[in-house]
Amino acid sequence: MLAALSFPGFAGLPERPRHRAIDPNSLPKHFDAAVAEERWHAAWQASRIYQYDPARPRADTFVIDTPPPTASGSLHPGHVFSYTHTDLVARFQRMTGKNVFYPMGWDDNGLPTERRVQNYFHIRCDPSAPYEPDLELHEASAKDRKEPPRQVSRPNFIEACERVTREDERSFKALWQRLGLSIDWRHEYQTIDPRSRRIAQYSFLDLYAKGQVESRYAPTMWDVDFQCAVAQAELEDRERPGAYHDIEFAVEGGGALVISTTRPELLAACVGVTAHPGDARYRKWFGKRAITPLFRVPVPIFASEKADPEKGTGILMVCTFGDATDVEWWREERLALRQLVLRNGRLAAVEFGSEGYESLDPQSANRYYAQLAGKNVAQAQKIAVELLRDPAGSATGNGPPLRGEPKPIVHAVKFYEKGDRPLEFVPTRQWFVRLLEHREALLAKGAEVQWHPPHMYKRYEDWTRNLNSDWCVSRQRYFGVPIPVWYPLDASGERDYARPILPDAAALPVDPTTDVPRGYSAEQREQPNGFSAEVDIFDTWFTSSLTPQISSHWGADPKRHAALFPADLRPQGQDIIRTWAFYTIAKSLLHANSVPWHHIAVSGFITDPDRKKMSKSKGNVITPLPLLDEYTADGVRYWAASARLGVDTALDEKVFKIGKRLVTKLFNAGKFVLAQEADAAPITEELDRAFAARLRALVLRSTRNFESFQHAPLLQEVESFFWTHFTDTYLELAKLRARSEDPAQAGRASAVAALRLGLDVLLRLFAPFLPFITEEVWSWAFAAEKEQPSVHAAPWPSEVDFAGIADPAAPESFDHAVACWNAILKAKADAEVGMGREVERLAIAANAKTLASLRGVLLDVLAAARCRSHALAADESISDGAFAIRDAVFAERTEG
RNA sequence: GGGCGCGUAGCUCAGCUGGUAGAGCGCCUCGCUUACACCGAGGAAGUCGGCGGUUCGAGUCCGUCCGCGCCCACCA
Repeated sequence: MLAALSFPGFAGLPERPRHRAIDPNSLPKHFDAAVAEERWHAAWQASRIYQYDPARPRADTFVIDTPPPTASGSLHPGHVFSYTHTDLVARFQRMTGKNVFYPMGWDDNGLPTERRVQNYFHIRCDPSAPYEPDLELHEASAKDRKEPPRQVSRPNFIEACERVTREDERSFKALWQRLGLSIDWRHEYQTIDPRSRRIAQYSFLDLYAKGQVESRYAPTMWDVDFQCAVAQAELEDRERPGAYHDIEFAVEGGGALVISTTRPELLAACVGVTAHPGDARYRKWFGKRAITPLFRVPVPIFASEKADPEKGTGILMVCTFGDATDVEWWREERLALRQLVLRNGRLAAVEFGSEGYESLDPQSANRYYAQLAGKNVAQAQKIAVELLRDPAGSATGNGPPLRGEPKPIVHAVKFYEKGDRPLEFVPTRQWFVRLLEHREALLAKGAEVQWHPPHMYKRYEDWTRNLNSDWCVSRQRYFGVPIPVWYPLDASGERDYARPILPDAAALPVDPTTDVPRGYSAEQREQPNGFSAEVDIFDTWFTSSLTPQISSHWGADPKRHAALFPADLRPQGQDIIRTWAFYTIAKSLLHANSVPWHHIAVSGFITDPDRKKMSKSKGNVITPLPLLDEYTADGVRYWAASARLGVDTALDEKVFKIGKRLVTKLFNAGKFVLAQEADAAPITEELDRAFAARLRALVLRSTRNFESFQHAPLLQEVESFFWTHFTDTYLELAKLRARSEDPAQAGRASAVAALRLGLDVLLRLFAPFLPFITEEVWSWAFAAEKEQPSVHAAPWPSEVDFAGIADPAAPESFDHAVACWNAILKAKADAEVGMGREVERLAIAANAKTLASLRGVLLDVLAAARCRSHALAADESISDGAFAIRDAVFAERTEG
């Protein structure tokens, strides 16, 4: 590829340091990105340039806490977008000499994977089923799907999950590699792998020892389809149609009141009635008991500040449990518990007249309730409304308990973000991490982190301030990290929840359903006086909130942990500030009273061209692979890099096109510059020095921008410089001098040196953004010349590159050269002659000051404009820096 | 209802600490000038969302309103 001497006139010169030219004919006419991408990917993997060196000190290290993508999610342009942002920083830091730690993990445990596996194989997990070692699963056919899903054991189910996630991870990895992410693949992990399991369980042991995690039996937000507890962070409000139902209650001792409810199906679960203490309409009833219609249950009437006199009728029924406020009233007023909604979302079979279900007319109550028992909430609501139309059900004798018709409304209802039916509050035993009592510390630690852009901290702050419950970390699922706990069983086989048995840290990871706690034998499992395993698993965030510690091998390798924790940078999406960022900060606070990282860079999300957020649920997601095919990896990265952090960005193919065009331009400019040959000599000519001075200023600004995570303005500036100061101007102005075949041309070597400096520095400035094309051009000459095979291991441009280059004699000479040249081109355009047409003669008019600073660059301007002769005319009426072209005479068009 | 962000040429966006509007794409005109026609030169195009205010001067600061997006809260 290195053609030794392409200019025969120089062949006999003695040995001197030379800028060797390449033979442009040895390069393809057009840049073939697909070939280059494959070649450089292979070269990078074979080299060690992306590898973290544990021997180097912490101060030289830059640690990235890479987001582990949800492996079972589909490839999304948003991935390409935000992961490119991270790679920009990684590549920049590496070029500044940092020892970059850039791992990749896969978040494979959790509900998304389970759902995908259930659908793909058409199976369900039955924890009681025995393991089938030879079970072969295959993708379910349409015919299979007509049958009920196959029940498989928990280990079989987990195997199926692992199989599917392995495949998903392969496609993600292929995408990352295609994009050119400079990941050190030796640090790949899965949140379900043994190391992550160990660290998650180790975290639990540490929290337990510190008294920060405990199990509680309490009403918990519950998804009735997944039959699983849900944390506050996973809630989502959805607008749903509903209706106010006005229902008349009797008051014990005489009187009637009408409550308004959207959940008439919970009437049987009513345990109280409340109104605002200042509400004159109801003040007289406080302390008495109300009698529910249909079921004739007496319930206390009490005053509560939380009741809003403006809403409904101002008085409402408290049920176990209609919503979060019901839970508060139930606790504060020590109301009865009548839990009717079961874990599966159906109403329990209960007997009025029995303990806890007193009724003034049990027989009638049971007759009504019989129609509701076993029904799901939606069905029960319809039936309840009909029952309430029965005058015989009235508690007062005033006719049907339902007063008037239901009044339709639209209201927000809490859903599990991945769920299909509204959440219910169901009393269950769950593990909680204490967070509420650490609110102030969480705010302080969050503020210690530098947020990019800064206003993203506000989201964290709002979330933390509004936190209303501790973190429920137990999940009634299968594919995840087991909670490492057993419970002793007493003589009657009851679990003693107060004295859980924890494993030794050295034994981790454990699966309590198969491992046996110390001091017990396997035969004692589920036996009286034996032990019983916790079957729940952790919330997936419990593990992924430990990604910095997973990478640092916390608890296993103290030296490595000290070197990698806390990390420098957490890149992530704005949608998971309340989960991933929040929980990670919480874990680092509770475990180490530390921040998990010093910086957090929050990317915006991707919208479709109609400005709608691109998301799976909206069905407007496109796969990024065709974009890579069409616009090249560098072109796609260009699009991602041109968006500032935190800014939502439209998927606009025009921007990809610009990126691809830039790649082509770099290819061609590189080809031209490196085809020029000359002695290696200092940069001496005025124009060359003026260009170098401009370039130097660009370098200094670029470094500042990158250090403050401002990659988008940086790219814009470098690109604009490349185009307007390099290819369109300097390169054209210096071209003839650089190509001069006269060995005595003193400026030739200076021009070639400056062109090479320009290309060299610009390649390095572009390298984080466009790793493939920059590496390609770098490889043609600089790799050998600088004995640095990869531009990505080359130093980030700095003052060093400009050492020994004198400042231009006139600070404005570069601008004046360009302005004068453009003025001549404009004269040609006005005369409608081609830009290449020779100029017989012309007069350049400008004020004396401008003409003076043009002097040093005049010959280059005249050569570029193809002027054979010229005159200078001082004209003080022309403003500084402007030129007028007069008396231009153009040569006749010549052939050839 | 609260918070955050945004509203600049047809489109996508840039405009730092206030000083008389910028880029690319698209459009129109011209040009094959041996790095590049995946190019170059030139041109048309904006009352910087509206209204007030501060200032000698505001896209840039303050207030207010309108529109868009996102987050949170509303669940009787």
